Amino acid sequence: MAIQPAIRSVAAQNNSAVDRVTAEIRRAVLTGALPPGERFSIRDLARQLEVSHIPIREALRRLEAEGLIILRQARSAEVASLTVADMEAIYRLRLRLEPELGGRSVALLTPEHIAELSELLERTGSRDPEAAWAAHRAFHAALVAPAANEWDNRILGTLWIAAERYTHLVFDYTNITEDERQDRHDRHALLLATAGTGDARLLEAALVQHLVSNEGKIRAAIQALEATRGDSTASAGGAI
Amino acid sequence: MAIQPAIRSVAAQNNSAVDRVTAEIRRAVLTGALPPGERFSIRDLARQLEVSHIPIREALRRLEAEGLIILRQARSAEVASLTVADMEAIYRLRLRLEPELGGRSVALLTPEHIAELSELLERTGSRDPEAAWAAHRAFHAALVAPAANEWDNRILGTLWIAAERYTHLVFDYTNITEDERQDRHDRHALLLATAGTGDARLLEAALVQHLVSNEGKIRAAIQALEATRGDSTASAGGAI
DNA sequence: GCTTCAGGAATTGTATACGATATACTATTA
DNA sequence: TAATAGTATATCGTATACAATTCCTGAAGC
Repeated sequence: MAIQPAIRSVAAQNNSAVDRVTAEIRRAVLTGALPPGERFSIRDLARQLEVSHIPIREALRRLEAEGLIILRQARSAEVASLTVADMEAIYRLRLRLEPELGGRSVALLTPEHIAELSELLERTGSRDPEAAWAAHRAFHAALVAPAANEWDNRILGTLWIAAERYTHLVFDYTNITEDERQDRHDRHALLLATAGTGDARLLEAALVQHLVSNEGKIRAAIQALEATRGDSTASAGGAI
Repeated sequence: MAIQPAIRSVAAQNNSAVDRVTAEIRRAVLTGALPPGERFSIRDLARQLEVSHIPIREALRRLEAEGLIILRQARSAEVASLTVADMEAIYRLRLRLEPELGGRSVALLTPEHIAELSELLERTGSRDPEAAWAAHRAFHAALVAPAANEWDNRILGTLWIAAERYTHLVFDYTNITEDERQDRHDRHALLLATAGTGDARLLEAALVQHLVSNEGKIRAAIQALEATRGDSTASAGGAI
């Protein structure tokens, strides 16, 4: 399983190797380049990313805290599996936090915020899948940013990353029809428009609907996946 | 600033050095042996804990993800400061998640759960401060455990740790009057009794009140601290 | 044919060593 | 006297090297 270094990584370069490889491995897990349940050698990964295994280990500790990687004593590192139960847990938490926070943000939104949201929305349609995903992440973050504090960002950030693994199952920017692209754009444009009304309750409701709808799509996709490959592999705790 | 190895660490021994030093450093931060805002040398810490700096760095990456430690490129590691804003953010999130989860747990509580909660409640009064704190943590965890999934535990666990730094400001098991000890016991006994009624709404309300009350006590304690030491040091972002 | 056990190969976990970077102090100049 | 530049020191970040544990393969026994 080779992880090809992303071109984007040049832009996202922080100074330290730990930061770079953290971003690199996280991206690999999100896109599925490192598939769910996969076990991999830390040394191999170090060779591929052209660093020693020390920064890799540090990066994996962070990703372990994010729930993406499982590390056990003297065993190969493991990519956390995807399960329906896991997905439901993540969305339940997002539903509990994100709409309420979005609602509180509405009153604090400045024209600058709206402008930024518009720009991010457009960049969501970028040719470069990586840029499109980044814009999508930033859009949701910007929607709650005015009311969000450091802890909100820490907790929701973790949930967004965890959720994105599942979103990748149902939405593939590299292989997408124009209708799908348009639908996705419209759904987010609706959130932006709702935010612009200044009605907190309205955005709350819109975010709830957005999340519930996404969760439903993901559940359907997972069940379809399980059906196509039979019950044999799915038996292990519902992992896909 | 010397961190004295806890006797307890023998009991909490996991195999790996990373696990051991993670627990050790976390304990030092929670108790204030490593004070808020303190900058410390990773190498010094390594010498004190009698390991190399490699497992220390990995442990710090985890604690960084928990919001306890701040790591910046080529700088000394730093203990995250305590601020009123930070505390409020943590309690807001707990209030958003914990009562609702507790409410859902009520219907799932078995007699075994109740028995465990009773035992933990008693152990909260242990002579050993470390054991008392562990029991307190376990009590709150057990109160929501029946309905909690892995992600709930991950998120709430982080918030509990973060909150405990503030709780230590207002409650010191090593230096406590009998009245304070009794009051604390009663307040948790009330939660247990409420859970026993089987009324979800009642426990929700009790948990809300518990958290709001604690937050108020902590806020008062912080303001008292700031008052005693004057405004000079408190000016830096409200850090204490 | 299936399970159990043993030995070797591979992988992980930690320590030591070295190079890179930020901070602090001192000397110099305006 | 205050500000600034330069140097010196301390600390971090990464690579290499070695010990401990796990995993896999193969053979023997039931």
